[in-house]
Amino acid sequence: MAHSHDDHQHERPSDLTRNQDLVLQTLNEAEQPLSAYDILDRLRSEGLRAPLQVYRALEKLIDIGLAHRLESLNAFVCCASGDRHASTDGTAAFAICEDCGRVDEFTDAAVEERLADWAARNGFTPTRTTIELRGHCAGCRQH
Amino acid sequence: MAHSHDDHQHERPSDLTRNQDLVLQTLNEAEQPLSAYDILDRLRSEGLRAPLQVYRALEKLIDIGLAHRLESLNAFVCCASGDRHASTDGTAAFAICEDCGRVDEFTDAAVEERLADWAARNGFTPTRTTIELRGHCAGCRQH
DNA sequence: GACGAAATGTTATGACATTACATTTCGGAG
DNA sequence: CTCCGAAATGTAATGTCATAACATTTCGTC
Repeated sequence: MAHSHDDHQHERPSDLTRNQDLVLQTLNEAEQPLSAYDILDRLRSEGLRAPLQVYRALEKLIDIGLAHRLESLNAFVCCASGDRHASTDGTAAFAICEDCGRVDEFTDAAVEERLADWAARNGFTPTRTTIELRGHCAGCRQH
Repeated sequence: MAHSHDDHQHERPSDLTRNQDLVLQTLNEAEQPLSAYDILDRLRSEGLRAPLQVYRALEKLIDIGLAHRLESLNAFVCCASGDRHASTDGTAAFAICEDCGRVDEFTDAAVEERLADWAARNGFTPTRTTIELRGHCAGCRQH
């Protein structure tokens, strides 16, 4: 895999703006994915008032790889590693428990390779890949 | 009133109800994914009036494997094969062109196996899997 | 014909996301 | 330091997607 290291932006969480930082902290403290409105509700005490304030912060956090959007939930989580490189390099996959709400993020090189193969064979240029498993986690396995 | 009801064949799309059949036809005729409201607009001339009529039909069509929901678009497509067995068996993946809107459905046994492996190793029981590639198709590739 | 399951019709509401515009913050070039 | 532009912010209004709740009808089966 030939991945260039052309992005040497050493943006630290400390470069984040106030709103971005508040949103990231909220995601970090949450044990479940949060919708933008969930986040907004938790940040009203900090002065946030409108959905757009949250969406704009989320957009930036996702851009720099500190957060992910879960398409099948319309909700957001922070990146598992806390390291933005982990998510910019590879395609993250998510296992989402429908009982407890827990989300596990993982990557699988073989999966990425097979999808890249299909794309190459079909002349498709992917820009963003979503892989989400909905189901029941080990802890919630039951009846 | 075209209430044509076939005799005693139980395995054909003809067991679909009127609304289900209308929605399926609309998806078949479309060259792009349609939102539920897109579908509704195209079926007002047939008497449909409320979103729920469309959502209920879609739910059934997805259940029996004749249609798919694209999570990253909040939109729907008909199953590529037109054969309900194709989609109930495997996990479909989708390549979605952001320029022309075209969607290619495909499956990859190796991808499914790797995801199943991860699930097995982590005690996760998947019920539904979403794989969507956003990008640019061969026809829309630039320079 | 009676019954229950499924589908339907309709209204209202909830949940998620963006457009548009005015203003402020902040770092770099002159 | 001052000017400038890019980025971020604040706010209101609106647009888009989806479901709850309830009444009614259809249809297969007994």
